[in-house]
Amino acid sequence: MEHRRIIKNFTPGNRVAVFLPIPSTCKFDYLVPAGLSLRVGDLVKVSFRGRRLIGVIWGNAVSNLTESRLKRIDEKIESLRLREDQCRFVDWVAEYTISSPGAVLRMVLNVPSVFQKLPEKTVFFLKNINPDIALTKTGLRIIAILSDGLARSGGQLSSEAECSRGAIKRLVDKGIIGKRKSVNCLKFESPDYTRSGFRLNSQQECVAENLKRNINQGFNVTLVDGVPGAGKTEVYFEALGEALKHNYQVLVLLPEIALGAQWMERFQRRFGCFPGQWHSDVTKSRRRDTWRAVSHGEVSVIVGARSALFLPFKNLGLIIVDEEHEQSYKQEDGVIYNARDMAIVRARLGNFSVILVSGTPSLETTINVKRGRYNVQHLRLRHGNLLPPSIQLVDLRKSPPKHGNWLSPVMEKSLTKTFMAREQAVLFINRRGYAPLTLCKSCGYRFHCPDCAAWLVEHRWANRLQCHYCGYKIKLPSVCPSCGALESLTSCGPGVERLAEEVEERFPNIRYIVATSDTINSPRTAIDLVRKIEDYEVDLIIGTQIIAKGYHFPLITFVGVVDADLGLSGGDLRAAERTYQLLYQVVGRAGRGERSGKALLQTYLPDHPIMVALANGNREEFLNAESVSRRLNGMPPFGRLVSFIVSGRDEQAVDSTARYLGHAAPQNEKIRVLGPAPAPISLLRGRHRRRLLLIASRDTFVQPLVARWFEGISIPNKVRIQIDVDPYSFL
DNA sequence: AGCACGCCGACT
DNA sequence: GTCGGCGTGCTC
Repeated sequence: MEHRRIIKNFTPGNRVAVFLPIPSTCKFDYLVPAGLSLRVGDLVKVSFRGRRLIGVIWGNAVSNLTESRLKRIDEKIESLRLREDQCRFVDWVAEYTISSPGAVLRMVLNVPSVFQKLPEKTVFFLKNINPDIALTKTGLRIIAILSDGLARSGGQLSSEAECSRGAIKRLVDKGIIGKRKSVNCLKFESPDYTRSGFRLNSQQECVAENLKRNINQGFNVTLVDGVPGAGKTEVYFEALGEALKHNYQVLVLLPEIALGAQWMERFQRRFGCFPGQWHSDVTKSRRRDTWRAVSHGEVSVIVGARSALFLPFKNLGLIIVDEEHEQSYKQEDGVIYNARDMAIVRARLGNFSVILVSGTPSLETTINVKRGRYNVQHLRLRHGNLLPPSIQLVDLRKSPPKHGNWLSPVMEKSLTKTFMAREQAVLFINRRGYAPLTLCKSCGYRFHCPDCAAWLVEHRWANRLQCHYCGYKIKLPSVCPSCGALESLTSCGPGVERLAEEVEERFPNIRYIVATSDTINSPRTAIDLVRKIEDYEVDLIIGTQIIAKGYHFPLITFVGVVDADLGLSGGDLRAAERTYQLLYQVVGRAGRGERSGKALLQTYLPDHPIMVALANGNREEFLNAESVSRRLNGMPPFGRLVSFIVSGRDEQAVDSTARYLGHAAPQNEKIRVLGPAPAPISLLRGRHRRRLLLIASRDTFVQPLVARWFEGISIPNKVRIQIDVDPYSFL
């Protein structure tokens, strides 16, 4: 389909709808004043109830108010605007996710002080060199630095020239250096796509060529399906370079961007500079500068978390979604959306390409490939023709660990062998803290969160009990709060800390590091972790899923999964798929360098299809089985789901609202509504939660259906309903 | 969002 | 009698 944009100009006297960043769902009409010509996406200042607000020109007027009741637009903000496809994207996301357009627009515009005048700073520059004036060594150094013609701030200059501020001032007084006010704005370097890339093997070369061919060809989606270590990043860098050659901006979405240090380095090696970044760790002023640079087209590559999708790109021409299957692409509060799916919508509206990248593509994507909606490119060879890791199951029923321990004898033996060979190992257990549950031996009391229906997790190293849902924490008590018994508290189940304890006992001379979101919580700690592993300062990494992400460590040759069954409990729709993906990714950490790798999975369910598929390296088989079971149950991607969480502090009000919604629910041969039922976490942060689930056939437009259902149902003030279209987890 | 209007309880 | 609680409604 051709996407021709209808550019309409609004001229003086026209009425236009202006979108304001307020929770109201309606647009407000204004008159275009004399001397202004406006387009959809222009940012304007308007008076609204005595306040001055920034709004966006959204389209034709929507009200039928008489002209005398309309106000005039005050002014247009020059140089910053949203593209029309961006505006349509906001509307589309709002409609699809059943949330207010205002909330979606806020994701685009809620950048601190982008619309304020940029703060001014004094900068110094080289004015004229007077040969009559003698210069000191320091003076010469300062001049040498400024001789590139660029201005620098006082602080920057004094640190670069290693001089005092006084030395700079003396040169200013002599008239050699000039001083002026300048807006302090971050400048981005341009990636150099003409540099020669990484050496690719013939298969990689072929995939890269295919990806490059799709750039600038309108909307298309390609999945790059490659085993871990096959060089997916290097390959999509070629497509990225091709998009830059066509003068496009490129967006790369990464899950867990805080751990993207290795990625940034690779980018820098390929393109000679760092890309723009967009994630929660970016400072306020850097966000402001990045937002403006994106809008002006002054930064060509942005690497970011899911929220980067809402940046006001001037000429976006490619989105790459790395680790496409990652569930962290799903935004779980506020406007609930899946960044991978919305990236595809963004590309369709903007008429450009998307590249999805994964070693374990999601079932949704796999099915879209089968249906012919997406292209697919395979990378089946590991770099340097390395063999995939050999995966063995450890049947915990036959080979159990000693009482109170978690590592089976087989696991211990493999670890010993790895350490003896002076290689590195990973122990994976997807549980933070010391133990997931603490109870009293004498009275049976269990510690639980006062605000959530969840156990408190023991964090022994921090001497605390902690709720992983709301962050509630207390000091680790020494007596039972219920019966007062001393020394009666016992920890049930393993966490990373407890595993570390066992490792210390069993391998006292081993250097290990624990990697969880508690210890790796900033780019700084992530870089440090990577360095320690690369420099062989540790023999063993004990970690949660944080270590499953696409790192590359040549010395790691063994991966032990302590509890492979952990993700399978709980009635989650995607539990199987997620467990498979996670384990596959973790196991893929083994043997990425010169040495081949080995992985052991401890399980009580060695006959489970997931375990069998992992051990045989047979992904197709697993996907087929999973696909058949989803089809039978009408589950995604063969059916549509919308989940509703009714929540509030007043349990009665929550209950009756949920029940009322259940009664009024549409039911026919294509639509079923299940519930209400208590949500899996029936109490969260002091709010009671009930869940309803709508299951519809794939051809159903669920949004208007939900709108009709909710029409005329009055929801009490204190009860909130969270609507999740295409839910991932049911917590 | 922010602000006005309005309808009920506990104060000088 | 009024001060102030916050539920409701409106803004072009």
